[in-house]
Amino acid sequence: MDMDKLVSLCKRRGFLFQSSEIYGGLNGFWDYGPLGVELKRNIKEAWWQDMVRGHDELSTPAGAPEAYEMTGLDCTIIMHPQVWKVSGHYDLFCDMMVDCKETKKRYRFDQLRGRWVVAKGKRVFITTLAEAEQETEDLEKRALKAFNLRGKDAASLSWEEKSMSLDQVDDLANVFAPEAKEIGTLTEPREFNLMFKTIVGAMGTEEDAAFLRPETAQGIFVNFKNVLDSTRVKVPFGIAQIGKSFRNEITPRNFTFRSREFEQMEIEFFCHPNASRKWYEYWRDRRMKWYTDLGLAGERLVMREHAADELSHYSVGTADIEYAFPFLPEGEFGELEGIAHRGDFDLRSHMEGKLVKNAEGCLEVEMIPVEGKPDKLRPKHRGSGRDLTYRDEVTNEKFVPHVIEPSSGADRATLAFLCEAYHEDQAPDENGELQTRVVMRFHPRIAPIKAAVFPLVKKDGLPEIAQEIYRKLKAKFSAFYDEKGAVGRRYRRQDEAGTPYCITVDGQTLTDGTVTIRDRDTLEQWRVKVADVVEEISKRVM
RNA sequence: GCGGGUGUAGUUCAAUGGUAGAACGAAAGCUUCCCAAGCUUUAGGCGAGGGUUCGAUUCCCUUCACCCGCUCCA
Repeated sequence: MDMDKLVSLCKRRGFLFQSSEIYGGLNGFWDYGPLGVELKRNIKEAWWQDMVRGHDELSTPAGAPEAYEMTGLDCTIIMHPQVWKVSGHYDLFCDMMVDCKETKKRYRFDQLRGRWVVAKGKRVFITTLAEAEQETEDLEKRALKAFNLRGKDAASLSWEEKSMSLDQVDDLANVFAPEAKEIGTLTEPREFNLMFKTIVGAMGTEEDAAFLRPETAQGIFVNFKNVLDSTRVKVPFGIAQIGKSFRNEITPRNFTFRSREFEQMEIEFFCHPNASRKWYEYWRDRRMKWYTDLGLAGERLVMREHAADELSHYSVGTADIEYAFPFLPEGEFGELEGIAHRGDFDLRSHMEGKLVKNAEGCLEVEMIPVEGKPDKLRPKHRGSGRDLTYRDEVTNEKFVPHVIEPSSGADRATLAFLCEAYHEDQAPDENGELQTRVVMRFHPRIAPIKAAVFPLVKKDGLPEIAQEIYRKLKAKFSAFYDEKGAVGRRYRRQDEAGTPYCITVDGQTLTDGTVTIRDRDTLEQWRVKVADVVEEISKRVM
């Protein structure tokens, strides 16, 4: 499928527009038009219905270890800044970076390591990307390169002290970048704000800085105790939330795939540590099935389990549900949803403070020296100090629940459904000649318009009958009325909008009270009584 | 962020240093008993800013956006 065709159809028919288009657009921001908002809303509502509202907590779903409860939440986009410091986003999202003017590479200012060396009367800071074991070897190799020396001249290199990170170096003009051929090619360190910063309070100063959330998940964790105290839910249970998140993507690209303002559909599922692996597997399979049930059924949808070395530091398992978007190279997939086993990382963080992995591979609170007293340590980012442990009222066991996080992108799902739906096929025109037809084959549940109603011709009282049917349909779901032009043209317009059914009032309606229903995909038509139309359509689109 | 490319009507595309055209689409009307091209009429455009010039959509600069590659990706 040609992505350009889909993009222009989205614009032409009102699925997606560029944000602020009349001012030239804004990179990484997209608006949903009249059809797009219906599509996206249907996707979000299907998710909420299937995950939360329609969930049966009295019986054990297929594949689940036991019955469980589901509940919802809607929290603010701006939260206490400490939330992001403790979660790790603050440190990770506010990096200082340096660029190499020669190689166009970019490096984390605090992660690039190197060592001062003197040779030929010049003092240069040699940097390396090598792992710790190869660091000494690579530094020597790079130093020889910097001074244009041969291997046998290694003895003329006079190394200082030991290696250090680049952020302890004041003079970048004498730094030899990792892959450069010349000295002093690095720019001054620049801050990259991957979180959107804002000010709370009219007199806002830097102390009033706050952030737009980069994920909805943290709002669930910080409300964990509130939900427990207010709802009588018992572990295992899940809290679901749909909402906007914001990330200052370095390179927004590929239509809405990587947007700076986007919407997430997230579940944080809390369970006993002993059962967490089974729950992880349940949610992984359950979420995959959700997409296939809604029509992402082809080979373009895949589940990919992360390899051990790919996992976040706190995770014991992560799977991505990925889609082969047409704008990606052949064989590549883009992430729609990540299902992560997060252990007790999040709840523990909000109790104790920002966690990091220690030498033994265990999570512990990150400590830094107290200012003025270098031998005294304090937590880098302090937690809430609240007790977020859970007590099982039957066994009386106290534990920090483990978390399974199915985190889905609503805009990415919408884009995948759009890509999957786009089809061109051949349909006969009135002369019986085959013409190319563009049809959006949405699953009826997510189709923006469920049914369109036409009088075959605009006379003989047909419009009046059609309008009456239209009103009855509209009372239950989105429907569309059209009496203009040739009926074939009206069918084709609905095909492009992805409307699954078209109802046509014709001459026969006047004599036997039946109308035709036309199927978008098969073009087949059958007759039903006017009185049965609403039920006939309802059972097919719900 | 870097390099290359592209910006003309809702869409797809022309042309031009001197009044910007087409097709499809849209709207109104006629026609029409089932799958877009039967007729009539109408509306609508040079991404933005600056410069050169008597005059710029065209040449130059800046900027914004999109596409491709690199970079990045919680």
